[in-house]
Amino acid sequence: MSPYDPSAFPPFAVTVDLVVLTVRRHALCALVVKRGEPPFQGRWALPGGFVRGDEDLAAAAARELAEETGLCAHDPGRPGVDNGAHLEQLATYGDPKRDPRMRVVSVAHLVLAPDLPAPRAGGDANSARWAPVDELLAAGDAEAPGGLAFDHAQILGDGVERARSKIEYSSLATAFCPTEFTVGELRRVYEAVWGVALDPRNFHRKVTGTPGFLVPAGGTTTRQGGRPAQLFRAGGATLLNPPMLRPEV
Amino acid sequence: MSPYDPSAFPPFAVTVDLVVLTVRRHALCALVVKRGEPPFQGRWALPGGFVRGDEDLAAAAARELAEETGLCAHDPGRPGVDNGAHLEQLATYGDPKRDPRMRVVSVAHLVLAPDLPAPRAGGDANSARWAPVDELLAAGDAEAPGGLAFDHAQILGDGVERARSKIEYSSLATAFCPTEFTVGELRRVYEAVWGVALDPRNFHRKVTGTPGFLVPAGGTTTRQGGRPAQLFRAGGATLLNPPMLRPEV
DNA sequence: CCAAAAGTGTTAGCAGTACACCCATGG
DNA sequence: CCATGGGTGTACTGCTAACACTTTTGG
Repeated sequence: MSPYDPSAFPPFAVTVDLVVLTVRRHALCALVVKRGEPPFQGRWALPGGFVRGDEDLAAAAARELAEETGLCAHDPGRPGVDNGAHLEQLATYGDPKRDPRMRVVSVAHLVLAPDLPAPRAGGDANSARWAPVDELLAAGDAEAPGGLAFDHAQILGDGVERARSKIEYSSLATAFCPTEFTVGELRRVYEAVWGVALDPRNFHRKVTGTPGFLVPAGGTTTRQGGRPAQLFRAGGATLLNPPMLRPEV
Repeated sequence: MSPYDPSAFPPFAVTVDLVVLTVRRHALCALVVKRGEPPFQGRWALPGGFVRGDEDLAAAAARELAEETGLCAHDPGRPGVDNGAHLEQLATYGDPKRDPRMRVVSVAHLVLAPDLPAPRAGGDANSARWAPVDELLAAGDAEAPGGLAFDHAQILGDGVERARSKIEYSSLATAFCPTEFTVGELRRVYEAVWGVALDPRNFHRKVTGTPGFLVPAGGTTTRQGGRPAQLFRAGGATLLNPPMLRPEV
């Protein structure tokens, strides 16, 4: 009963699926692509693809992300290019029946990205879109007519929940913002991800008072109207202490 | 570029590895087994094995756990038997070089178990043991002479870190205790997992004051010496609000 | 001037820390 | 009687929620 007998093992396909989240028009949105072939032809699904034979899981996720969006992800585990997007492993889904054709184990990854000009799916313009996660999750799973393909509704739900909890105790919310942003813009990110309203005064005090969370970028902007707001960049801190508190309600 | 072309995919082996943690003699310990064959013959490794062709990932982890320890795990996702042990997916490790023989993707799972009489490894008595995680992690990775095989030091470290953070905001620490336990025993679990000393008075107030964390079991015990202590069972609550606070230092 | 958004000040209340103190048992 | 661990009371402190108020722009 050796745990590793390389001669006899069942054949698996291993894929990566991506939950790519961004905040657009004050709503948390996910990237979905339209399937061009069965099963679930014409249905929306999470972007993803096979892991290559000589490729690490995180590398496969970063490659798929670049192919689908042009984004260059920053993997905290692999210091290198950082174009603002955050990438981390989410969970692995391996129900024997999750793909009707064969045994596919999918390692889902979570990507948090700033608002992008427009999605591009390998040149095919209208086969990819940003959709509010509320709509996607309300549409149900693959059993429902308009639901996401495969178990992608489950994966998306897990990714959204991860994002909602992680911005509480980490500085990850800044990954949804452009390089320079205002406190108000950061607050609208929290409000969109959590779906709540936050007190602007207390929020301002809290984020500017947490050491390492934000560093002043020097300028100001009035792009939100009203009094000019200071511009900030993400600071070096990754863990927030004390954490941001999500209102109960 | 379909993300799912079942005709051409690289062949992967998929395994589950288990980080089984318990608290013994005031120390956080992990279950390790001695490898009987190359590579890393004679080295200690995490228990694990291949996922069968028709088996879910969680089912494979529960099966391996039962084979190695006789424990019947409770998977929150699959309501059923609950013998105290907690099982959850940890993370997936897929470096192309993590197994020198072939491409193996391992879905690691985390198990939190109460202190057990003795480990049993499929009848082979001295090929499995509980080892303090401090010793295992101090021994280094597979490059070091006494380190765990493969990337299991990394996996163990991730599992320990997960356990340390999860007992902050969930009631999972009770998974380390027998069915009935005292507040002092629960406190010693926190102290062992975090490696800190906690104020017994404040701890008592905190856990008994958090609704749903503990329910009185009725009796008392003096097995720790001193004044008899009330016995409790784990309550229904899974998330603690407010959380337990891990001292900084 | 008015609306809108950015910031600052103030207060009440709550939760955590530290520690004095009492309780109930075994030896 | 004393050591040991269980359990309660209390003062102090820091964080948060709530909200009044001032600042600086655009229209």
